[in-house]
Amino acid sequence: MDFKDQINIIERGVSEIVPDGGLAAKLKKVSEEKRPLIVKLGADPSAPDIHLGHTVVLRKLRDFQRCGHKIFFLIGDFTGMIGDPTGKSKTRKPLSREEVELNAKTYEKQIFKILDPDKTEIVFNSSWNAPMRFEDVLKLTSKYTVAQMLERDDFSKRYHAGDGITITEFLYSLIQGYDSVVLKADVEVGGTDQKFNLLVGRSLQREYEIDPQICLMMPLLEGLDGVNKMSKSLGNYIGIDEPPNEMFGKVMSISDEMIIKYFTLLTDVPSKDIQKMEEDMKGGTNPRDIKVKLAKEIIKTYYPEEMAHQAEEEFNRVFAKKELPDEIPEYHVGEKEVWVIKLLTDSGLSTSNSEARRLIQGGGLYIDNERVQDDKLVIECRNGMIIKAGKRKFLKLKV
RNA sequence: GGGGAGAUUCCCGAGUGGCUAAAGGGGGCAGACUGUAAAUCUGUUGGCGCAGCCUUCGAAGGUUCGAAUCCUUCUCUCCCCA
Repeated sequence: MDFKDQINIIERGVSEIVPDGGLAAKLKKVSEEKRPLIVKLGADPSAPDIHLGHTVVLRKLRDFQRCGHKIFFLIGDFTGMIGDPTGKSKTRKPLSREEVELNAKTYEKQIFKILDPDKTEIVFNSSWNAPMRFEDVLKLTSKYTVAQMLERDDFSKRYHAGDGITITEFLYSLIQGYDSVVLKADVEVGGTDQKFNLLVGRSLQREYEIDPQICLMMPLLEGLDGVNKMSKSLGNYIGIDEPPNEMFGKVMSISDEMIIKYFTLLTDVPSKDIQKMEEDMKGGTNPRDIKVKLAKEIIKTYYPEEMAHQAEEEFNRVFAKKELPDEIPEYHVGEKEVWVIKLLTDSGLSTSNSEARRLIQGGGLYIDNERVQDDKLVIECRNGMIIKAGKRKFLKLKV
């Protein structure tokens, strides 16, 4: 593949490349050396459940693989075992060897839904960090200055605001950067929030007389709320392991403004087609229809295409036509007569009686398509009775 | 080593003796509307078979008819000076 094609593929969706135009030079260099690019990605060992936000970067790695390059998927288990104090959040509890290994397995299973295993090598930074002697660490710390550290916006703000910064936090950046030295990375990929760390890697490589890596930053993907970065802790994510129906619904719940960004970062739809959709929407095409396309494209990357269609049908049935879903979980009731509130709580539709009461008072409970408004109601259960709590929770009773 | 600030419900953040299950915002949930689990608007947001009761304001004690609010001790966070 010639450089131009490679660059086109690689630059899609990218937020920034440092240095500007450095990619072409690197490509030229490695092709002269008759070897693939070594592309590094550092992963947090404590969050092994991958969601679409993570896939933005993974898909970029896959782009590199399609151009014939090699990926080092680095699991930062060394840092993980110490416990990462990043930011203001309380120190995370250190991960044990077993946990790290378990998480690594999960990673493997999930990343290969996107990456090509033949061109991927999973490495652990503990394998070279753990044996380091204190003097090695000192040598490393001598390569970077406090002033350089304070260039990082986050550090600088916290420093001037008088918030604490631990030395460990400084060291984390160095450790990550040192990984690039060890791997002799040509390119490091990361989110825009990782820019500083990636640049540290670049500087350190220069200090250790290695040709400095290209830093390639991908935009952060906003989650379902359209505002915050997609993350598990905020609950605004779409997990890569989620069933198609769930994915479909969640994609449909993103705000209209996010559609184009999701297309660019999460699908293989060609850029010119995406542009056309953007124009269509401006021209009055219903964003809903474009979003349906998006949802199907995303599902297609993780499941057979057929399931994407099924998810669409299901969605239309349940939400557009307000009919019943295809499959409704069954709940076995012990007695014939049950107080509604108890039923809701026991079956898990609500977490407490009070919540169940609120649901009823808010008009969100339907039994056999009839709204229930009496929270004292005692139901006479029949086989096949349908309980609908809110928009998307259904239950079929079994006596 | 010395001095100071603070810890409130899922989160942020008001509240300095009763009217406080605790303002406001965020988030969540529900309803209406719709083109969708978009947007917007409205309601709701500790628990309990709930016109009542019980438990919450870092922890433990104490003062008081009555405490998130006052006192004592403790734990933890942060800042300033050295």
